[in-house]
Amino acid sequence: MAWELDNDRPIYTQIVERIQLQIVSGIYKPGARVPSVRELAAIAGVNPNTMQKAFGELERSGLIITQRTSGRIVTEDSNMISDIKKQLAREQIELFLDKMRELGFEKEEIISLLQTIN
Amino acid sequence: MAWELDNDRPIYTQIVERIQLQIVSGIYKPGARVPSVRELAAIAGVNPNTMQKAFGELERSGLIITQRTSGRIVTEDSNMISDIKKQLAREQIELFLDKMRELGFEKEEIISLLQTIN
Amino acid sequence: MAWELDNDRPIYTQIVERIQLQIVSGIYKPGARVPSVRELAAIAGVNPNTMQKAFGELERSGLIITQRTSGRIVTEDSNMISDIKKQLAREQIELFLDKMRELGFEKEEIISLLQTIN
Amino acid sequence: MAWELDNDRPIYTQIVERIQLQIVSGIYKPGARVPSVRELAAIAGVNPNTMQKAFGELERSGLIITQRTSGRIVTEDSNMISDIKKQLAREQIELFLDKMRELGFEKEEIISLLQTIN
DNA sequence: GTGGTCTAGACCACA
DNA sequence: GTGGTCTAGACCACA
Repeated sequence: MAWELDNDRPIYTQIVERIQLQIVSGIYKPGARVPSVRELAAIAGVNPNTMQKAFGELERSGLIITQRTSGRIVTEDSNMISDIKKQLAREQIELFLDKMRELGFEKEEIISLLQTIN
Repeated sequence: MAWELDNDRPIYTQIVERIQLQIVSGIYKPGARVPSVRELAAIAGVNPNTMQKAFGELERSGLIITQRTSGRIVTEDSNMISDIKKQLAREQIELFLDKMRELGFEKEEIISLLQTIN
Repeated sequence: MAWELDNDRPIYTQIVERIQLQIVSGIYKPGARVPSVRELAAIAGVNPNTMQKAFGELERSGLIITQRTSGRIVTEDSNMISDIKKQLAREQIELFLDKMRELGFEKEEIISLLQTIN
Repeated sequence: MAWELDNDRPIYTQIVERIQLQIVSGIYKPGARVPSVRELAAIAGVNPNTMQKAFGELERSGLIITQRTSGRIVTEDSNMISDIKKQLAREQIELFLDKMRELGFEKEEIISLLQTIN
């Protein structure tokens, strides 16, 4: 299977997140055409229906626009894209801060650690 | 079951991490006595052998010291504790930075985001 | 195709309704000459026989009068026209009331809603 | 087939509308349990997946709430229900007014007709 | 070819 | 039993 998918969460959810990530990180540009459901299903190694369901989610959120018979494109609303990017970042940050606090670090320490590492 | 354990990784590994966390975060103080294997096994809802194996790991790393007849205590070497704490922190930080970079953020942005959030 | 026709009901029926509508709404005035069957068939994109059949219906109801050599005209009996108009309105109203009652509205509510909307 | 469904529009859409109607018209009360997906699928004579999809829509709109293993209930938010009821009414009214205006009626006439009929 | 819908049927987690 | 997910495969409208 081309895409690494785990069995803990629904496959379509993982696909949604993956494509979301590709959009917010600029791999799929605003307005760019997205491969067809069947194509992506073949690449990911999942059933076309599962890919379809993932796209349904992406469309409901507005990130992807369906063009009836000519496929789908990424939204051209770059504000929306950057909002979602911020939202995803916020989630990562909260998760990270929680774990670090569990380890016994205060926010200031965390920031100074970040500045020294890497 | 008292402790939340998943089935993806060995249970004893998860227990090791959990106790490690309790030590580095100061829930178990340096030199403090640790509950017996049987007691902890009962609390965690695992087989005493599994808990035993976890303690073997913790002893090998030096975090836990066995005292012949009087049970086990947390090491009094607080440098070791703080080293492990730093090590665990470093792992979290790397994971976090990887995810944020995948989202398309540079380190400077990440730090300034951290400062504004929470 | 110039006229929007669906495949669920006979085409000639749909044409009858359409021309009826044009007459009662005053697009074709009483006494006015109606385009020829062939002309209308071409415009509507249907077979002249189908249009012919539609006109048969309209004549039987008296809305359209054939004048031997000079084509067809809309009846000059404006009472008949207004009766048919009322009949069509009544049908629409019943359909509407049924749907609104299905939604759980009483007639009084419906009327006051109509007065506030639009 | 128990439920009258036409082939012009997606079956799941028709099911959504039907259940919506049953909720806003008070056949399914706020907080009441809704039959299971399988049960309703059997009653309606459709595939359980189709019914599932319809419920997905109803849940996204908030009308139906899923309770993990014990089925689904109608929302207890009666304001939401009445909002949707108003919305559905508004749609019916607009459709009706359009048709009546096509017939050549003004709003005042329509209202007085409504008052005399039925 | 492309998206969309639907069926039949399997399997899973949860309680 | 209940909701949820997934696959395999068919068929449709649109252009």
